[in-house]
Amino acid sequence: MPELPEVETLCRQLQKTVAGKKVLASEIFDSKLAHMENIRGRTISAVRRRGKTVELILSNRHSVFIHLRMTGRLLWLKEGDKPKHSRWHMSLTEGNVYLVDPRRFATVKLLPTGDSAAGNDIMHDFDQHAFIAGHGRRKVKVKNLIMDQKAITGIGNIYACEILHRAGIHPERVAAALTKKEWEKIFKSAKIILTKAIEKRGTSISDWRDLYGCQGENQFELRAYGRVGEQCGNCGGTIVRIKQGGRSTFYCPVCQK
DNA sequence: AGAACCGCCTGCTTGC
DNA sequence: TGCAAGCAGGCGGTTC
Repeated sequence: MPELPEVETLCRQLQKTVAGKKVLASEIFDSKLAHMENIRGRTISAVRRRGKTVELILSNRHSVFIHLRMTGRLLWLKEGDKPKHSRWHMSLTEGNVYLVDPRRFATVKLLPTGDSAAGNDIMHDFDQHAFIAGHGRRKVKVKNLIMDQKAITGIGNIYACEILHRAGIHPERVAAALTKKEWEKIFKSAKIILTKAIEKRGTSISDWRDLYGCQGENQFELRAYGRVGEQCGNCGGTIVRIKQGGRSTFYCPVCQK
């Protein structure tokens, strides 16, 4: 599922491939997206990431905000047939961008540029002190908190597990019980894990593919997520899996305190 | 108010 | 083999 590294990968590729190009046609294939305006005739001036959202900045002070949710993908095709599960499509001067999404959770919106709140992005403008002041006394479990997009943007289930594993923090700890040092460890781990995942162009555990349909390589870097029953690379303990709020959490009960 | 839970969706895996 | 149930989970909305 696309989290920060996957969306960052897409945005960088889109910036190279579609920025400066004119939209010749746009087309909706799914009635759930019927509200989406036709952006024919607009030019994409730039592409940037907002948390897990792709923002295509148009030349008319509006942006297309694409959120891929679980199974959404953006695919660049020079020619050929519409891929299966296509839900929306843009035709550009040298090719096409398809929004492909089997489970139909993805959203596409046209809003004035700058309307979507920025901030709290661990890779850009994250304010540790503000985070601790604002959330450090909450009673939520730390894993749920770092996946809360209002607190920090970009972290989903896979990277939350990896970050806490690297930081040596038990996912069921309550936020209020963490020390400042432990928070700093989490933020530092988050930067390392996410930077690496961007370098590896994302985690292709199930259906993640980049703009050109290629798999990422970060699945080979995972040390906790999906590794139940395997040995922990830090301490030799055994990775276990629990449920937190309906989601699977993977961690090492020996070295995550 | 803050935390937990539900529903949206469909393809794939598991079990009988 | 075939069918049904279970599972995956981000996020907005609802409930506790």
